[in-house]
Amino acid sequence: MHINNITDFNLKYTLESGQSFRWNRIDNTYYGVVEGRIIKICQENDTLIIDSSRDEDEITFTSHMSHYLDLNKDLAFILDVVNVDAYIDRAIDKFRGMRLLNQEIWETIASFILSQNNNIVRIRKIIRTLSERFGQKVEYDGYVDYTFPTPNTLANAGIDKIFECGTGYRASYLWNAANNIVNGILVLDTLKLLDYIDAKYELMKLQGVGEKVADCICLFSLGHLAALPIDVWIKRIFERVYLRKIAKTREIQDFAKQYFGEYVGYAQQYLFHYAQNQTNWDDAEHLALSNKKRKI
DNA sequence: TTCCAGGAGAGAG
DNA sequence: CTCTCTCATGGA
Repeated sequence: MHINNITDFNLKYTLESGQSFRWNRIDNTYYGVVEGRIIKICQENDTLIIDSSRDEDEITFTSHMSHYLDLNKDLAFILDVVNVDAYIDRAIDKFRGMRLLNQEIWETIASFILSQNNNIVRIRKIIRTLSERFGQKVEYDGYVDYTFPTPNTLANAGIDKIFECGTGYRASYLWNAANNIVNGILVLDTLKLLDYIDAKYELMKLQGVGEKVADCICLFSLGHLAALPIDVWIKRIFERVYLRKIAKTREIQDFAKQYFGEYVGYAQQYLFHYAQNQTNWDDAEHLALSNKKRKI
């Protein structure tokens, strides 16, 4: 299947931006598991070539993948809204085309429970191990992977078996989350209908889910673009570049929301990735003061 | 050896 | 409410 004439989309930036842990690149082609089947994606300029290990209706498949990759949104407009100073302008210029995925809710909840106090390489490894042990094997085009285990499977597996996959102390958090879904304490279909704030606080009822993880789930799965996950990097950016002082999470949230607006989640994604290559903080401060559109 | 990784919970004050 | 300490694990 082909999606032609795509604009403002970069597959590499989108799939390698720390929001999904399930994609593997072989040459210029990405393989991953989405909703139980292997998806193979390759970008050639303004065309996406997408294949599935499953035989599926082309129109439905195209629609599904467009939603997953967030292609239905007007990214140029969103980036224009958040592009309020010379600093984020550079971030946007460098990573233009990076989009926020709309990932499966349960896998996203589980993945970001596992992400706390952890690094991306290890998170990927743990998720791979969990899937190998408790998921189902899927294969396509010589690529082998495993579906992400269902809440029911993990609930039945027990904490010890989850722990054996290398989750560390997060095993009980994951097991509890699985049980809450199996027991109907957390209803995923209902969660999807809630607005950002309600969804965030519903998620925070889970053990091991605080503000940051809840915001990741809201942003990378539920499409709430006002969500702002504050990790060490985002905190550092706002303290050093924008606020110029040590600040609490609440203070950063309030400032960022009024400064970048309703699409602050997109702003965050670009700043996060730009900052990781950014070493000159003095220069960053200077650029941030060059407001293009607003005065704070 | 110590520190850190897309943090959160428990306990003390 | 805020501050601190701790929680597995592996790579730097």
